[in-house]
Amino acid sequence: MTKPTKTQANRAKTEAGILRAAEEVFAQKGFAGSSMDAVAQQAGISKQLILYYFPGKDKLYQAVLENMIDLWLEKMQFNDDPEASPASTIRQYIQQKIELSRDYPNGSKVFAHEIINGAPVLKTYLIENLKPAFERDVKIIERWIAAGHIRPVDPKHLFFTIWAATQTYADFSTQIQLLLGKPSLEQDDFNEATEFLCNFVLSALDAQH
Amino acid sequence: MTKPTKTQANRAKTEAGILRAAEEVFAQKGFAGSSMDAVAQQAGISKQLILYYFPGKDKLYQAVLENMIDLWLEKMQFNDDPEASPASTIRQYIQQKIELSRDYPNGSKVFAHEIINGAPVLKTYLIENLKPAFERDVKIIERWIAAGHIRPVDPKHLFFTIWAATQTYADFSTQIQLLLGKPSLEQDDFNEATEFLCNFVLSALDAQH
DNA sequence: CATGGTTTTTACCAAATGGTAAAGAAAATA
DNA sequence: TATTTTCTTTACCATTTGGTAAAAACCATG
Repeated sequence: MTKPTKTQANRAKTEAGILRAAEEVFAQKGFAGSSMDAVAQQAGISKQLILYYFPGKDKLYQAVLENMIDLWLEKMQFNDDPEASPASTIRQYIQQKIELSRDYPNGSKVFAHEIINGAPVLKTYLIENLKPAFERDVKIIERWIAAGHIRPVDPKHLFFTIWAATQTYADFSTQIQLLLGKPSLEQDDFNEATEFLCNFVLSALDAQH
Repeated sequence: MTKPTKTQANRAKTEAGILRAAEEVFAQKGFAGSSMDAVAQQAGISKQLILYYFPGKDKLYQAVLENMIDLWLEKMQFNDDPEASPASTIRQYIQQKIELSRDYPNGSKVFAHEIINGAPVLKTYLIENLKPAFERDVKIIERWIAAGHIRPVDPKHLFFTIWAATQTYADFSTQIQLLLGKPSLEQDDFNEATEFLCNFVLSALDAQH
């Protein structure tokens, strides 16, 4: 090995800390509204150290996005099990999407900012990666409909609705907390959300069986 | 009258122009990410003129919020017609919410930014105005359920889902456009969305009749 | 411990930011 | 027309911003 292990580990830890801090800050204010100093303060280090690891605010932002985008887009796609029934496929899908909102709320908010902003960084990536998967999954649903397994609905809008409904527990958690009168969303709330959404969607599709 | 009409009218027009420009800019970048210069450029006037009409960035932002919040919160509540059936009440509700996304996408995005950011400005207002209305509407749905008019679901999460699903056509329009392969969302798209969502929700609630 | 590389801090800097002050233009009133 | 009030622009200014340069501290190895 050319480089000492201890140093490498430290480097990785610092980088991870910066990325976590950056995600937190970008989640709240978006790219334009976040300052390198704010990220530095959140990470407990100096701004210049961030620039040592990530040569520029753009690069830091891209690193944050890259750090989450694969996991993110993966969870926006059906699990590829042709044996599974529509009901269990959708149920698992919703469940995983809610888990994502629960476990990575900051990632969700960074993504939301990026999209609201017109996806200046992710646009190409979304066209090349999300769109084909989306079209594939739309076809799967169309096949279910053709086979009479679920009620006929517009598959595209079905996805838009499921995405919106699941991500709202991350992006709009403030509003939900306010209305539920809770200082934060707990496991119970996510369980309730999952149960509601699964039953709701499966009822709408008449796919419980 | 102490002030001349012509001047008043001009003043109102300038103010409205500033508010429209500010809404556009805040919609894209949020409060922290927007500069007074950007708003000025969007409005085609000088930054100092904005400061003449709105003495500070905070005040401008608050004015933008105040300009939309009443209409906004109104559309988040059921129309108060005790005669109407659950089906028609919900159908009208969804339709109006989609119309709001279509007609005021910038307002929707400003609202989204504010909530993602933790509702620093609107928090009190939401607690005092949205929350009571929310709880009232939750009770209405509970009554429908008790009367056997709709399937039993958690009314709170039902609202969260409907809000998310309708607002996504404003906030996440970029993503939807990308996936639909369209440069912008047209009337047809909103019609499709409305039809899908009405049928979807009413099917889930078994409330078509 | 001395050397060479890596990591972190300290000093800066030019541009952008929110905001003030004052001057100039336009309009209303006397 | 003269004067007062309202509107708009032009000059500035202190602070914050993203970023560079270089010095200092740290660390593994000869």
